[in-house]
Amino acid sequence: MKLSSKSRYGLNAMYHLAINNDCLSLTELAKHTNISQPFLEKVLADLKKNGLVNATRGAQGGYVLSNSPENITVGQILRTFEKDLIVVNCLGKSDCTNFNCPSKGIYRVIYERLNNVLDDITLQDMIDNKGDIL
Amino acid sequence: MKLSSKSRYGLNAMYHLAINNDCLSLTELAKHTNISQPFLEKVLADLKKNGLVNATRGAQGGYVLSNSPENITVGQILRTFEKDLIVVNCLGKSDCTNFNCPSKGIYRVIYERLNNVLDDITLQDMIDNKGDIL
DNA sequence: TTTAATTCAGACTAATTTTATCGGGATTAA
DNA sequence: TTAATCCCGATAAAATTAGTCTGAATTAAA
Repeated sequence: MKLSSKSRYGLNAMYHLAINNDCLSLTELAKHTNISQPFLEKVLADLKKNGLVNATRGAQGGYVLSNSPENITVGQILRTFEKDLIVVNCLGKSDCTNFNCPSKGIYRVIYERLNNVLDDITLQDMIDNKGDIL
Repeated sequence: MKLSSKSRYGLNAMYHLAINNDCLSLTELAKHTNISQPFLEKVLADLKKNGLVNATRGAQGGYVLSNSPENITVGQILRTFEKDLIVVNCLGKSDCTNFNCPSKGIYRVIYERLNNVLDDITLQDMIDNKGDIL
């Protein structure tokens, strides 16, 4: 349950897009974040597909945040890469017939609480580095 | 960031040890949980190494909880198997020199809050299935 | 209209982790 | 002594993660 590289890279990329507050090309972002260009490209593709960044092609193109930093949460970013964020496989499946599945209700509670934590922290919080005072 | 099989199996095993409130052999536990005996054995070895169960060898031996269900948390069980529970790799390492590491403080906050959530739920809560009312 | 700078799409590979299985050794109650 | 156990390490298959590479599509600007 360690964060995958994609998740860390995704947070890193979003963070740099936020503090630059401008359109950045893949090349520029790769320099800022020290991530290899080909891999970062896939990370950005995921972020785009998930609606967190917009891209413009062609010369002078690049990536921008689709929203202001205070309206983008860490949870949104992580769910882009960690599709099954701490969900047990049967959660939400009405066809789970596992008699022994312990306390499905508790799994749901864990799931919701963890997501609440992640959705309570925004990109803007990361910029403000609120961690130092909390 | 989906729970690994080991984590689910571990929770399942702990749950069944709790509701049986008795010493159960590997064979018995495997039947109760529908987990293959050889794999469950490794799960129990991890739980034992982490001090969450006690084992007695020899005939009539088996596994018991090392503590009462209200004193064992979901967090303790999950940390047995997910060593790096949502930690970014640099967290806590004083030698992390990544200049671009965004907002380490926020990572620490996320880490602490997630663990707080998991440590706020006990095995007894799973038995009581509090999920249904929360 | 050409060109250079870009994103986009997908195949491919390598490394790592997860998920197991198996066999035999150590321990202990009966 | 014996049968029932836990304990330990080697091994292997499967899945996932991490990363590369090539080329096509798009677009601003010369």
